[in-house]
Amino acid sequence: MLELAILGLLKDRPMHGYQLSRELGESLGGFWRVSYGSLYPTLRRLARDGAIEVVPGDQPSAGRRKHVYRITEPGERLFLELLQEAPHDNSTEDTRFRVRLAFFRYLPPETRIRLLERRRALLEDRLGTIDDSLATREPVDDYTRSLMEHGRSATESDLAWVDGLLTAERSRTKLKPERRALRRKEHTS
Amino acid sequence: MLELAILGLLKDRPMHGYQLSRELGESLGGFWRVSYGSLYPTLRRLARDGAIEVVPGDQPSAGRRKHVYRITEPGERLFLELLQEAPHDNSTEDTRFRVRLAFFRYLPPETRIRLLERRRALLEDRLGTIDDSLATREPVDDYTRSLMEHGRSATESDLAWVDGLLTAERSRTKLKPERRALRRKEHTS
DNA sequence: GTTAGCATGTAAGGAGTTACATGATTTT
DNA sequence: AAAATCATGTAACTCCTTACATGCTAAC
Repeated sequence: MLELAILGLLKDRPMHGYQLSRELGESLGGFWRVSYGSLYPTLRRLARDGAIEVVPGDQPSAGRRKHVYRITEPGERLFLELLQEAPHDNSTEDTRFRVRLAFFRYLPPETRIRLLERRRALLEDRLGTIDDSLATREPVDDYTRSLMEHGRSATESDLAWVDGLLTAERSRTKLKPERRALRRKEHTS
Repeated sequence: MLELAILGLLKDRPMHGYQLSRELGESLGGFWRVSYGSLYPTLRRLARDGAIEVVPGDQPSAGRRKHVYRITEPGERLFLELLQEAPHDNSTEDTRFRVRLAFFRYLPPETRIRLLERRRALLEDRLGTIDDSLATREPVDDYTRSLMEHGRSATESDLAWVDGLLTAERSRTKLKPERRALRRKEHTS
């Protein structure tokens, strides 16, 4: 997941590790914060494997040891692979989906729809599990019940959100498949 | 986190591994599902350390190798320690809080309030991070913006929920501290 | 010139995962 | 008697964390 996030951010512009760490925290809205103990080793590994490289001639002063990285061609391919990767464990999938969505602009519409539908199925499944629990196991205590009910409404809200994204995506691809570059930007400020 | 969940479930009644796995999935409403590859080794470790023990004489047929575990006295103490443990990483803290809340009934009201307030602070902090991101970084794409806005409203909903739990907790402790056992049950069905 | 923040890194370890392997019991 | 599900377990691995350590640069 970290590799995906690094490559995605570097696709936008070259950065060094410390910058990446801050961007990660901001762009995900505080839902995921990486430690330097995993960030720097991952950067080195990506550089060793040729997915990223140090931008040459970026040293303003002599003794400064700041490594500005940029993504390479093989890195771009790796990025697209990671972005479409099938879901792993259920526990980190929520964060994983957020990271993916943050880079949705780099995917073709069909792939976006496929990923959104996969997410939708997961949420539907979760909703079913919650409803089963609420229906069958009657003598739960107040805290567990509150937990389930809140989990249910949160999941429903997620589902409605994903449905909105799906609808927007489908109307865009169906109506104007030939002039997708012209899609409007709604924010004016 | 898995140790906490196992001990908490066994506090209710003795169970074997397979049952624990199912209860875990249900009681958390599909938000967390453990693999057997982590469940069984953890059970053995807890048994080795004396926090749980195999219930004697639970073998219905001869060759059945089903291990029913129950919690021990040291296990009860470990459970309470784990339940109050300070938060670790930000990434798993959401699930962690859900697990804690599922066992809130075993905590005294003051501790419950302390944990709820800690959770509240985390959510407030997250909300601030999101608002900062929305305010400063203007040229975000539509997906990232939608991600942030949905994240914001989800966090606000979480916050309102926690506030509700806090209010209920406080009114219960303040008004009737001497007859807490009599608190009403609101569900009729 | 010292404090605060920027910037990079390593070592050890935690907490889970997947993939595999096995056998008992129940259902069809 | 075959298939599904119950039930337990191991080995190798992934991905991330904490704690520590270092040095540069800007601000007061």
